[in-house]
Amino acid sequence: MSSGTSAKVLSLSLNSLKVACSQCNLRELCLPFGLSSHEVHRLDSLIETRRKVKRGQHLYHAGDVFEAIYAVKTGFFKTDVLLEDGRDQVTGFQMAGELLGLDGISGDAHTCSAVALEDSEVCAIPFAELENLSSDIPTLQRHLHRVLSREIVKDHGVMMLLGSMRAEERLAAFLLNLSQRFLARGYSASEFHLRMTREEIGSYLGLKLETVSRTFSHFQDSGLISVQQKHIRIMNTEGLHQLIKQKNC
Amino acid sequence: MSSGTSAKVLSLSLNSLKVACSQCNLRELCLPFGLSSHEVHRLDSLIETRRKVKRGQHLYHAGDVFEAIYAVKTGFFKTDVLLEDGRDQVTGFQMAGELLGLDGISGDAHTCSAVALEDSEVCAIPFAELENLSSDIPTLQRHLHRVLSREIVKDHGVMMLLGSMRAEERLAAFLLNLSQRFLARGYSASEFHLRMTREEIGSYLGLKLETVSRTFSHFQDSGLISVQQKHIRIMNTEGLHQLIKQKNC
DNA sequence: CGCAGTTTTGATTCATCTCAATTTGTGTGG
DNA sequence: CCACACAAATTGAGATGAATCAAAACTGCG
Repeated sequence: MSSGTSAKVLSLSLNSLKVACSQCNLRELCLPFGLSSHEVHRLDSLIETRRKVKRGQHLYHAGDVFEAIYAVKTGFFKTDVLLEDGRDQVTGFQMAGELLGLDGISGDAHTCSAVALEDSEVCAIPFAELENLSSDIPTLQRHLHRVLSREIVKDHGVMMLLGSMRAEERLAAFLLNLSQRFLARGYSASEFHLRMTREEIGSYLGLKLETVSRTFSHFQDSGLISVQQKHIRIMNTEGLHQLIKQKNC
Repeated sequence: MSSGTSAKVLSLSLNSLKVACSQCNLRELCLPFGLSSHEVHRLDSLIETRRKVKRGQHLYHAGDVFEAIYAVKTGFFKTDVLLEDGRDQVTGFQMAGELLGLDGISGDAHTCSAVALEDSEVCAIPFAELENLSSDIPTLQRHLHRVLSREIVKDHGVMMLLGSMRAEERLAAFLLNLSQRFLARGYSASEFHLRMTREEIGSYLGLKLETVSRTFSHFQDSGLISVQQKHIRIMNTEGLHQLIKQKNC
């Protein structure tokens, strides 16, 4: 009995070093979604490294050799692309259970940079091995394709937002999107902490930081939200929704 | 000899009805890229239908059940998403050798609509069967992943454009992009016919049609291009490039 | 406690949108 | 084959939302 227990402790501690999708509370959000327990264990064996990334540090830079995609285990990231002339733009924010680096698959290098906005941990998933495994496990293959496609759909949503919405609509859509993602992770949908600066929000939404700040103040005056620096409380979700839905004049 | 010839004629005519990637002059641009001739023949067997789509007709609508992706064989398409409030936005233009419908993989339905901007032909590729085949053919699997990822990278480019470029820069980038894609297909890079209206260009670029028209006129006055309705001639490619590269003041 | 980075707020400017009129092109039917 | 009607494109004048420039207030970190 006691030897059994110590063996279990040992195996648990090894697992926690090695990472284990099968033990991960994000498995319903992340790559293992829909896999049988046997299949998840095969996925486990792929993932050799869990990597800690301190706030402000890069997980990878644009131009780095692409070898793996990353699943956010804890923390919060942004990805951004850099133009030749120095302009850069945030292309997305990633939280627990979301994947990073999918853009790198198309070539041999990452096309954007990933930066941790708070101390974070990721699981590195070597992509060549993931491809091999997904040939064997149809469910995994199917899921990988869905994940890639979902990224495309998400980007279309952002294009929509950037191309045809006004500042207020963009910010409302942004807040509602964050809210939903927090909810899906078991956090409050109505009260949360922004990990990014006004400038990063603006970059993502195609607005200047002053416009973001002004729009927040405006929302607060209208009683839609309450803002205190990075702390956001949504007071009227429906109101935010209506802001977006209402016909552009 | 004569019976051999007639057999060949028969097989060719069947192939042209059935479509054949192995015979297609787009195979270097399209899905068969990188496959051995044996593998291309296996891909052939997947593709049962070639479908003609008249100008103005839909290939599929947002909400249609997703069963296949489509490769453009000839012609020109646009894809667009529709918002609840009636606003819609063009998410892309597709020409020969490019794939349509990748956004549908994420769910069971297409998330955007595809419309032919001129009389066109597509090859329908049943996606479930493509997945099966790609489990068997690593090169095909790899290529499919690259295609999906390339779509993500392309969308990031559009997000960049919508989020941080001015009207002139957007239109210059658009023209240079079209120019390159025509060149890759053996057409002139400097002279081509726009298949889409100013309104569709504007929708794609997040601009109003009047702004597109004005910017075209402006480019013409600067000697960068010559415009006559839908006919475009690029006079100064480098000038267009510099327009984009120059720092946003 | 002080300093640097972040955020807020105000005044002004500018790019793009909006509204409107005109021209040009295209397709259809007599 | 031409004329008519409709769609698309051009151009102008004025309105407006967001950017820019600038200054002050707040926050959190060392």
